[in-house]
Amino acid sequence: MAGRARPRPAGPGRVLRDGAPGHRPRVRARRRGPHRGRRDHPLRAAARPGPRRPGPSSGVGCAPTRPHAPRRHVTVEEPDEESKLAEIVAGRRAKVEQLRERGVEPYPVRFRPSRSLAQVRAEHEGLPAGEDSGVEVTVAGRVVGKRELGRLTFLVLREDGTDLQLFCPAAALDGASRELLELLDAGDWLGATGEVVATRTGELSVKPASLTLLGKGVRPLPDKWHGLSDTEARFRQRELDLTVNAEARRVFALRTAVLGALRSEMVDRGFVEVETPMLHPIPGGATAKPFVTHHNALDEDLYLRIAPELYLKRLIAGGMPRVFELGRVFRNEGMSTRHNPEFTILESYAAYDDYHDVMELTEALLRRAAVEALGTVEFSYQGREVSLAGPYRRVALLDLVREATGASDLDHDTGIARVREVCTDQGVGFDDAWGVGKLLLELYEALVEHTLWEPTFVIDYPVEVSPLARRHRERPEVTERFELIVAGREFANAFSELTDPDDQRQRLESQARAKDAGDEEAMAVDEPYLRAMELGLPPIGGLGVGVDRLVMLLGDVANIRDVILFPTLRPERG
RNA sequence: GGGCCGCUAGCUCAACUGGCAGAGCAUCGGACUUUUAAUCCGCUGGUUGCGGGUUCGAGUCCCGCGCGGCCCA
Repeated sequence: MAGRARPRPAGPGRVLRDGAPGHRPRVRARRRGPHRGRRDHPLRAAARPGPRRPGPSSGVGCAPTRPHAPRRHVTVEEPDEESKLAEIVAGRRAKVEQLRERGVEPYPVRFRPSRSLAQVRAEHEGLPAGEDSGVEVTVAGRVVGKRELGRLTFLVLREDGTDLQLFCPAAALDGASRELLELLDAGDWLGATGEVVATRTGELSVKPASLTLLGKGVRPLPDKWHGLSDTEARFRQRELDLTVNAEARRVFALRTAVLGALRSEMVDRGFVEVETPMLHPIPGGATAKPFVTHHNALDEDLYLRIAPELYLKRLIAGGMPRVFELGRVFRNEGMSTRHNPEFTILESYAAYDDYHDVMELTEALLRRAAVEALGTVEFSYQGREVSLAGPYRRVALLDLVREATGASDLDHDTGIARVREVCTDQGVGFDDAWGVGKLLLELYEALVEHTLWEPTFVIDYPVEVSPLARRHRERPEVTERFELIVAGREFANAFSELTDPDDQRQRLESQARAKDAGDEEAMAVDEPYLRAMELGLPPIGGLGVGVDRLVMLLGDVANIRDVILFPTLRPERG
C-alpha cells in the first residue's frame, strides 16, 4: 500500500507526498533562468567525426575544408569546427588512426585482468617504499591521470572507484607498449601486466612490462582537480559524474546496498518476490495521475502503473500468502527536488497480518537498510540527527491535528462547518468538495507532517482518503492505516487491507464519482480486482515504502536527482 | 504557476560603476627516470545560453525565450 492510497491533498503531486505543509509539490522544473542549457551542445556537436582535420589545428580561424558543400544540420556541424573541443576530439581521432596504422586495435574484444585494482591494493597494502613484491598481475581500468617525466611516466588507473598508479619507466616496457604510451590520454581504458611495486615515495603501483589499449576515448575528461560540478551536466552525463566524482559513486553504491538490504529482509521473512504488470488497463492502487500510452495491435490505451498494489493483492487471493515487489512506478505529476516522474517503490502483502504487524516489518526494513548501507542506525540528515533504532512513536492523526490546532473538540464526526472554520483559522485552504476526512488530512499535512523529525507512525487515517484500507476494528470512521514519517517526510504508507468486496465496491464507486467530478487523481472502479476480492481474501497487512527517499535519507542527500542514476530531465535540444 | 540565483574556453572560474574577454587545469610543441593538482618553457583555444532592443560602444543595461538550481504556491 504504500503507494496506494494517498489521499492527495488538494493538488499536490503526491508522490509520497512531500513534506511541505499543505503545499503541493508539483513544481515543474521547467524554465527558469537561463542556465545550463549550453554545455550540452558543445560536447555533442563535436562528437561528429565529420570533416575535421586530424591533428592539432594550426590555421587560425581557417575553417577546415569540408568535403561536401551543403550540409544540413548546419547548426550542429559547423559552429564547433574550430572550437577547442573539436580540436581535441580531432586530435584524439587522429591518434586512433595512428594506432590502427601501427596494428593496434583501439577497440579490442575481451581482456582478462587477473586482479581488480581493489584486490591489488588489499593484497599489497603496506608494501615498503622502494620495494618490489615479486608478484606479477594484470589489471585494467580507465586512465584518469598521466604524468610524464622524461622517459618515466606515471599513469593513474581507476576501476570501480579504486585508483592505482602505473609506474612506467620506458626501459621496463616492450616496444609496442612504449609507442602506445605516447598515444595514451586521460580517459582511455587500459590494461597492464607487470610487477606490483612500491615507489620511493611509497605509492603502491604496478610496473608494467606491457600495456594493452582496451578502449580509446576521443572526448576529454573534466578538469582533473575541480572535477565536474555543473549539476545539469552531472545529471545528463552521469557517466562523467561517476567517473570523476567519488560522491556520486558513494551515493549509488549506497543505493545498491539499500536495495539489497530490503530484498534480503523480505526474503528472510518468507516473502516471495514477484513481478506484476507495468502496463495497466485501469490505473489503480494509488491516487495519482498516470502516464497514458497506446498499444497498437490492441488499439487500446494503457497506463504506466502508478502502483502494483491491486495486482499484488490478487496474488494473495490466488493463494500466495506473502508477496513483495520492488520496482518502478510512474506518476504524471510535477517534478521537484523530491519528485521524479518514475521512482522505486517496495510493496509487500502478507496474509493474516494487520497494520501493527506491518509497523514491526517497517521498522525492521529501515533498520536493516541503515545497517547494511551505513553500518549504523544512527546518522545525520541535513545536519540533524536521526535514529532508526525504534520502536517508533505511534500517534493518531486526529490527536496530532487537535494538538496542532488547539481545537480539542475536533473529531471524525465533527460537523463540516466547524472543521472548515478551523481550516480558515489555521490558514489552510480547502475545496468545497472535500469532506471532513479530507479536511482533517489537509490540516495534518499542512500543520504537522513536516514537523515530525523522529520516526513516527501516524495512524488511523480517515476512510474518505483511504479507499483501499480496512475500517478500524473499533472506529468505523477511520481506517487501520499508517504512514511513517521521518525527517518531516513520508517514507511508508500501509494498512490492514480492505478485504470486504462490497465495502470496496462502494469506496471505489465513491472514488469514481470524484473522478467524474474532475478529480484526475481519483481511482476508477476496477472490476477485475473486485472479482478477485469476491473470491475471498484472508486478512492482509500491506506496505509500501518509497525507496528513493530512503536512499536520500540514508545518504544524506537533498535532491532526489542525486539518488536516481538518470533522472527525468527536459530533453536536450540542439 | 510565482520569486530569486545562475549560464563566459573542453573543465573550474575571473572581468569595478558599459570601454580591446582573462586565469588555472586540460589540449598542442619542447625539457625532465620516483611523480602523485608533478615542475619548467612556449603556443593554441571564445557566437560570453539563444533572439531582439538601448548605446559611439553590451559579458555587463532593457525585453522575450531556453535550460538548471534554490525557495514558494
